Amino acid sequence: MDGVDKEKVQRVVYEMSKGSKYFENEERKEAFIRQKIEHMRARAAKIPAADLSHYQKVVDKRILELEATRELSRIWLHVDMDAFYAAVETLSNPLLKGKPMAVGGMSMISTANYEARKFGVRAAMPGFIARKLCPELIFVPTDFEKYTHYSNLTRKVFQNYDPNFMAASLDEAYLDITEVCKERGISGAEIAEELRSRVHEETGLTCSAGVAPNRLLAKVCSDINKPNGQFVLPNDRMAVMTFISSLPIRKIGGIGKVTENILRGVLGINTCEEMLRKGSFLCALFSHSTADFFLSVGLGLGGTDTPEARFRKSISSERTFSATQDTALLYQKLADIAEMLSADMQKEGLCGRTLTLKLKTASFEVRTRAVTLQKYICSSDDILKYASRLLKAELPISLRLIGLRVSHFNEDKVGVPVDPTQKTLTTFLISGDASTKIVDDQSSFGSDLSNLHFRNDRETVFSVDIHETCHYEFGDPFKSNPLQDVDDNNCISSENAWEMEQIHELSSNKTEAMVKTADGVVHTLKPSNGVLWVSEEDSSVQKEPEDSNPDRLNKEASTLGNEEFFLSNHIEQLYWVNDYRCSLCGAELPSSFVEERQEHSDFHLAERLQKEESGADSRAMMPRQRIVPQDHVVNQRRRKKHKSSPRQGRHLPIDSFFVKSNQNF
DNA sequence: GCGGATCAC
DNA sequence: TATGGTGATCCGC
Repeated sequence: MDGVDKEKVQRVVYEMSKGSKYFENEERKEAFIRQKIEHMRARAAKIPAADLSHYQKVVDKRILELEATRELSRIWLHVDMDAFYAAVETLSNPLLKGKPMAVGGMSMISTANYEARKFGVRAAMPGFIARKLCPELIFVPTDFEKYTHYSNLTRKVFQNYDPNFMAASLDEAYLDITEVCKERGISGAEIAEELRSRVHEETGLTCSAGVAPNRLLAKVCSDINKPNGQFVLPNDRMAVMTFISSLPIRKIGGIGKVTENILRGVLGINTCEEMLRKGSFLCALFSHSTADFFLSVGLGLGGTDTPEARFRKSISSERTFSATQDTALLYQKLADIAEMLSADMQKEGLCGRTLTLKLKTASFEVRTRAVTLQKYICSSDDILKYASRLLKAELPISLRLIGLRVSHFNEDKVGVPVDPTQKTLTTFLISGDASTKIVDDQSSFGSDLSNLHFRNDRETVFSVDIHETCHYEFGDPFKSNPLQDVDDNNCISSENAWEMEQIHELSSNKTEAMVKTADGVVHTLKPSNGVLWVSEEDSSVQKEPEDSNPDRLNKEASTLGNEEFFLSNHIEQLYWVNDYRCSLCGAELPSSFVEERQEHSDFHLAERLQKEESGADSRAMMPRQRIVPQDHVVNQRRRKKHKSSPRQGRHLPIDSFFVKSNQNF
């Protein structure tokens, strides 16, 4: 930015940071990266010429392949609100206008207005340094409800241009404006102008836009004339290549500080074009997928597909506090986090079987410790129980942060959210009314990526066809079959009566099939709404030792049994004969050997999974299998590794309707 | 599957 | 006085 004395800013930041634990850790990290760069440089220097020429051939071929996927027929627009949180705060308090202001607190700033930026104040800068740079700086605490409200207003505008627009965060979105350009016979630039002024009319906020043939480029473009400006990159291969040739790699989404340093330090790469020139080295030094990504960046490709709906894969909660090594205090913090996480999970109707403990030591070193359980958990008691074991192994330790994350969800869409406001989304989706409040809890700076998708995902249980009217779904309705979610949903969350009623209802269904499993237990299968459910008719299956503990035999006990029962295939179900002998291999482990039993059952689980994977698809016979007409989409789960996912054969002649050329080229 | 790391916002 | 929280992904075991 103009008028910023970068040197002075750097000096202040250094003076304020120097000697702190944070700073020391940063130095350690930097030293480590320097070492890594040195190592890679040595490797690069030792690559035999023969290998390099081989890699060059590979690269040439790959570039041709990538080039063939170039898509110039779509027009993408990336909208980015200008200093969003700060702008919203100014809107609600006009006295702030014209004054340097930052949203956040003394320890961290999430964004600053343009007046503050002139002083070098930036997002992700600690407040006390910002205040040093700009003593007049006004601090305003974050208010996500407010930002969400304004975000929804902007999204209502976006919707008029692309009903399937992709919200990237509260203040950013990607729109495919190909159709609207065609229909109205106007250019992307004109659409961008109009959209921006409509956003301003609706919200009083300004935004910047980038128009380009793909999302990767559109994102870069929206940054060029910020704030309150736009930049259009025409759908012309030459224009793209010219644009890319001088573009610093750091501008590309996905290339951060470290990658930039590595590419520059090892191969002297500064611009995207140099990615192509050093292609053979990239292939030699990086993994296939990373090299592929770099090459496509060099070609200016990325983000022309219409991605599948995205599903949340984890949920977490973490807190920073003043560093302590007081074990009792640490356990208390852990309990608090477990409580918060559990509450969030229940709001979202989620259960998961992998629990990850995150620790940040007083010296800023980050550690994670994870455990994958056989059962799905969501109660704070369960979370705390396993989290405590993980923490215990790290003691004694001095910590400044504790976090917990749960992943490996059971994708249990049976769980209706406990929070009744959640239902408004269903209403919203069906009515298509974007003015309805969508995001009801917004408690982070930037975790809202596709918030909506997560919600949609969960809600689909109630109305399996709402994806037709779901404006925020990322993808093709045929690819994102919501029923698929039910696929692995054998964990019946115990948390509310509604679910139990559903289970009960299913149990009374007339058409049912009996299945006798290897352990001799008979279960009934009951189809309902085209989905086959398993119900437990016989509870002779032993619960996990922990759950035989009287402490656990509360309201959850009966269904916790279900969870474990459901989650494994009935065939080969492990239980402890007479509470000491493994039903599968005869190994003997008394119930007090809790950890050993867990390990043991993990072993059998792994064994079984291996068998499942290698063997013919015997799953078709198993009760877990969902039986619905839409089965052909079950495979939706595979994920692409990178950004470019071109559609073969859809390559169209350049510039079919894009007439406006950009004078900058 | 785990743990460390990077990245985005 | 003081350097965040949430989520995704990748790599190398």
